[in-house]
Amino acid sequence: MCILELSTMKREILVKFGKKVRQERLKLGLSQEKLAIRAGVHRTYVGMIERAEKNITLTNIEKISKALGISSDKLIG
Amino acid sequence: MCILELSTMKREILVKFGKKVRQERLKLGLSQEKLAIRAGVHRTYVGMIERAEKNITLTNIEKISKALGISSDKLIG
DNA sequence: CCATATGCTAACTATAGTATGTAGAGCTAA
DNA sequence: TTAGCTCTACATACTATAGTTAGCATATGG
Repeated sequence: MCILELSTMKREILVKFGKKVRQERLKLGLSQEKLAIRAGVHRTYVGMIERAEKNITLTNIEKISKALGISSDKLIG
Repeated sequence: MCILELSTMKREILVKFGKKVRQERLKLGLSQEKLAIRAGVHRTYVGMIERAEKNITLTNIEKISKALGISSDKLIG
C-alpha cells in the first residue's frame, strides 16, 4: 500500500529461507548467538534472517549454511 | 594485500555462481541484455554477476534463476 | 560503414550488515 | 515471592556495499 509496507514486506523466499535456518539451528540445539559466533556474524543478524527482515547475500548464505553443517542449496531449494 | 585487492577479491562462491549463470544463459542463447530484461534487472548487472563483481542477494538469485528457467538451488549447489 | 554484445568505469541511491541497548518471556533456585 | 540467568524480539543508528544507471571502449559480424 505505502512505502512502509513495501519496505517491511517479507518476500516469500526470505521467509522460507528464515524458517529453514531456524529449523536447522534448533535441530542442532543452538541459540541464535551460538550460531552467529559459528558463522562469524552478529547475534541480532541471525534473528533478522530468521524473521525474514533482511535480504541475505550469497556469501552470508554460505557462512550460515557452513555453520549449520549443510550445503547452501539445501537452505534454498 | 591492500584495500583495493580486498574489495575486488572474487570470492569462490560468487565465481562459481557467475559461471553457472553464464553457462545457463548461453545454453538458452540469450544475451546479457535479454536475460536482464527477463529478470527485471539492468543489463550491466548481469555482467557484474557473471564476473563475480557483486555479492548477489537472495531475492535477485531468485529473479535470475526464474529468468533462466531453473530452480535457485541449482545455481548454487 | 552499421548493429549487436560485452567489459568496464564512475557515479548515485537503496539497503545489507554491524552494533548497542532495552524489554519481556521462560527458567531455576533461594 | 524475588533475584539471576538465558534467549529472543525489536528499535535505532551507523557503515559498508548491493543494485541502478549512463557512458565509453573494444570486438565481432553483417
